[in-house]
Order: sequence, then C-alpha cells, then structure tokens
Amino acid sequence: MDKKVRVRYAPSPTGYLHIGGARSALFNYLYAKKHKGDFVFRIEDTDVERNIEGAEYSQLHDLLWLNIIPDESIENPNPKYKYYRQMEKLDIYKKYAQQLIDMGAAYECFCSEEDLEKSRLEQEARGITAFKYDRRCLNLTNEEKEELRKKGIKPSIRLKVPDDEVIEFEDLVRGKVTFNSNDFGDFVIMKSNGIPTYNFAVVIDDHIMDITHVFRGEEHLSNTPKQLFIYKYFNWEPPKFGHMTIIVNEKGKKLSKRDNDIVQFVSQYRKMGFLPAAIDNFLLLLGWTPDSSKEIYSLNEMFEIFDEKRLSKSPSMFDNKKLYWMNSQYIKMLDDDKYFEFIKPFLITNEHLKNKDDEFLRKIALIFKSEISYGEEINKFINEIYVRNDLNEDEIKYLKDEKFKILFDEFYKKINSCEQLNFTKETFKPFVNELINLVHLKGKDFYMPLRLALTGYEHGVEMYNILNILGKDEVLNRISEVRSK
RNA sequence: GGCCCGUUGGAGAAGUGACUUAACUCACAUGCCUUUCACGCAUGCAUUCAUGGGUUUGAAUCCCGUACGGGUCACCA
Repeated sequence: MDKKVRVRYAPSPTGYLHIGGARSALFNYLYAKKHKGDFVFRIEDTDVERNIEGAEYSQLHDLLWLNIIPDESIENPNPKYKYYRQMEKLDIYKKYAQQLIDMGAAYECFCSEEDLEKSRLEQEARGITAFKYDRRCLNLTNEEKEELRKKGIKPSIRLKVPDDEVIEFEDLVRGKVTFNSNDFGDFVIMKSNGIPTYNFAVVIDDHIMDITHVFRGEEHLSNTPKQLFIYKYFNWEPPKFGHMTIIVNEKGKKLSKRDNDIVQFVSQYRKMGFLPAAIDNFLLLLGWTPDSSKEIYSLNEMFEIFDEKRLSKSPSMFDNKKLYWMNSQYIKMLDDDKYFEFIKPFLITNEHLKNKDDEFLRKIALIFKSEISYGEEINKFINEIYVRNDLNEDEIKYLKDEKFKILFDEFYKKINSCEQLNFTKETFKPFVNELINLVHLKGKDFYMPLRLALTGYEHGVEMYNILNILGKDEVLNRISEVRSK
C-alpha cells in the first residue's frame, strides 16, 4: 500500500504571509487534497535573531483566510508528531547530529567567522569564486579539540560531503536534475549555538513528520543535493521534491520584499478588499495552467483538476492587472447579500456615509458593484460624488453657455418640487422626459452640464444615482452655485 | 566566476514530431450597447516559437553549439 501523502508549508516566522509563500502553501495544499493526504503547517524558527513576535499566528491566520486549511498546525497538532516548531525539538537535532559524528559523517569545526572569511579571501585570490570549506578541522585530534574548548570556543558541526559523487534526483517539476558533490563544501548542520541550520533541520523534520512530497520554490533547488546527502547518511527515504518557479517582478527579478510597486503580503490584500477565492485563483494560475481554457476555479474545483505535471518550469511574472481583473470577477459573482456583507466594512469608514442606515448603504454599494475591482476602491468612487471636483476654465466657460441657463433653472425647480430624491431607473425616465420637453436639450447636451455641475467630472455612474446619493439639499446647493456664476 | 534551471506575442501561457494558417486569459485597439465612464458583447492583435547548425519526408516540439535571463554558492531560511 502506498504511504499516505503528507505535505507541508513551513514558513519562518520572520514576517507576514508573503504572496510567494501563499502560492507554495496553495500548491502543497492542492496536492494533498487531490491525493486525500494531509497538509501540515509547521514553523521553521531557527533564525532566532530575525523571528518576529506574532508572525507565526499571522502566517497561519492569513492562510486560513485564504481557505487553505492545515490538517495539522501549531494550533491543532497531531499528538503523534507533537512538535510543530523547530525550537521545541533542539535535543532531537542534537541527537541526530551526534549520530552523524559517531558514524564519521560529520565533525566539529572550531573555525571562527574571521578564519572562514580569511579562507574565503585566499580562495578568491586563487581564482576560486565558489567558496568551499577547506576541512581544516576535519582531522583535529581529541587533545586539540579539548584545547580549543578550554579557550571557550564552541564548535559548529559540519557534514562531511563525499568527494566526487554524482547526486541525481527526479524533480516533480523539472525531471531529472544532477549535481556533483565536488561543488559543495562541508556545510554546517549545527551552529555553534546548538541550533540546527535550515538544511539539517528540514531533513529531520520532514523525516520524523512522514512528509512524502515537497513543493517549494526554485531557490531551494541547489539545497536539495545537500539535504539528499543527509538522507543518504541516515539511510532514510527522501520525500519527492518539486521545485516551482519563482515569481518575478516586471523586471524579471525574483520578487523581493523591497519591490514597492507590488503589494506582496496577503494581509494587505485583505485590507484592500480582495476576496480570498480571487487570490487563490490568481495564485493558481501563476506558474500553473489548467488543461482546459477555463480560468476561474473554486478551491473545490482546484482539488479535482490540480496536476503537478502542469507546473511551469520558467519564472512567472506577477501581473497586477490580472489580479485586479480576477478580483473584480469574483466581486461580480457574489450575490447581493454576500456582496453587501463584504463591502460594508469599507463603507462604514467613509466619513460621508457616517449617519446612513443599512438600506442606504446597501443601495449605494450596489451602484458600484460592477465598477470596483477591490473593496476599498468603492470609496474612491463615492468620494468623487461627495467631493465635487474643481472645474477648469474650459469647463466653467462651457457651463456658462446661455443655452444651459434654462436647463439649470428648470432642473432646480423640478428637483425642488420633489419631496426627496429616490429615483429608480424607471422613475427617472419620465422625470427626464418632462425636462427635455421644457428645455429642448437632449443627450449629451442635457446630461453633461448637469453631471459637470454636480460632480465636476465628465464621467461617472448614472445620473439618478448621483442625485440619490447627494440628496435634495446638496443637489440644489450645487445647482444654485452654478446658476449664480 | 562555478554549479543548476529556463527562453513561445506587452503579461500569464497551451502546445511533447504531421490535427497549428501557434489555443485560452489579462492588457491594448476598434466597434456595438450607453448621456458619459464602467459592466457586457463582438472583432483585431506572433507567417512565427532567443539564435546558429544538425536529425527527419516533416520540428516550437529531438540533438549540439551560442546568446540572453534567472536561481544558488552563509554558523539565513
């Protein structure tokens, strides 16, 4: 019987959930669900200096917001595996590291940072640019080690990487990948402070947590042979690896946290009013394509269609515009109740809408449903109505045209005779027709002056909506202002 | 620089030897709808798959070289 599929997403708690991390998590999650397996959320917190308070929970909760639900995590651990943070199992790493030393597969290294830097420079001087540890501590006698220890020097532990060994593995995304051990030095597996390095800890973790498949970013491709050496020494079966392309910016470089023109954190998208399903869908299409020409997929559909063989091998550019388009599609798909529920938090922060009741808010929300591509954007549209745009000289001149005088007069009178403004598309029609008969202006000549006078913009939502939003008093105000000029 | 990976339109990409006069989606352009914008609908947008050579009756698809791009070379993950 095949082993149960177990995959993981293992962020370091050094920041919030990044869009690249979310994509990794999504693909692992889809793979697990497709194969009826488990998706594990664990924490790689060995970089004690850079860990940020609260980051692990924000990572997890952003993931949950995206509906990527771990079967096991720091919040719902499986007793069988018990530890979901690396710092909780330091003694386990220590035990395994000692085992490697006893086997002769690893050794203590007393070199200081300065020693290593010196050696690096020496190698560089000889034209070697890929630094390799020179193994000067490999054959230290016990006496020498004791001596150094007495001086208070704490050793790190290095893995002995065999010479001239070809290491080959079948990558789920890239196919056969080959490395030569000569390109790697003996790398550190335990830091001198007793904390394991990533390449060591990840192997131990994946092994003891029965991880069967690992989908991760391409930046880990060259770490894989190092990890494979460790598996080999322990005689453990490594998981299957799949190295996904990285996400690049419009310059073709790996998306870095300093790329300010791209919003990179899931929490920021949440605050801006993106829908989790839209982000999942967008992420799905980043470096992966479905079999069919359909592009909009729910998570449940993704479980069905996901196929790791269709992961792309070349880097994917993050296309902001497509994300906005995707989100606008998902907003349009919401039914009116769901939509209002989604958009209301953004409306109540708008000062112009302070004392409005839900009925009014709902009405205003619906007006912009097909206009917005993210939640917060609705306030931009609303403000354009509430805050009149300053008119330029040409526009003022245009409005002063004699032929519009009667339009403004009659429009004012007619609005004034209304008890309150509560038009619908249907009730606005006769209102307009009556006016048209009085002023003998129609089409653009009818609407444009009014629109300009009311909002200061040439474009916008339908006229009756503007009237409803502004209300009778404000409409009269703005019209009389123009009339008096 | 070494090692690894990649290169199909502005972007995501389909394509795995003849079904391709290279899908589909975003963007862009135009037209329709509409007072306008947006939505929606329709149409257009790569004679060519980085480049040179080879294999083959036949190549974007296979092989080799070149160029370009990216990843990585830490007691970071």
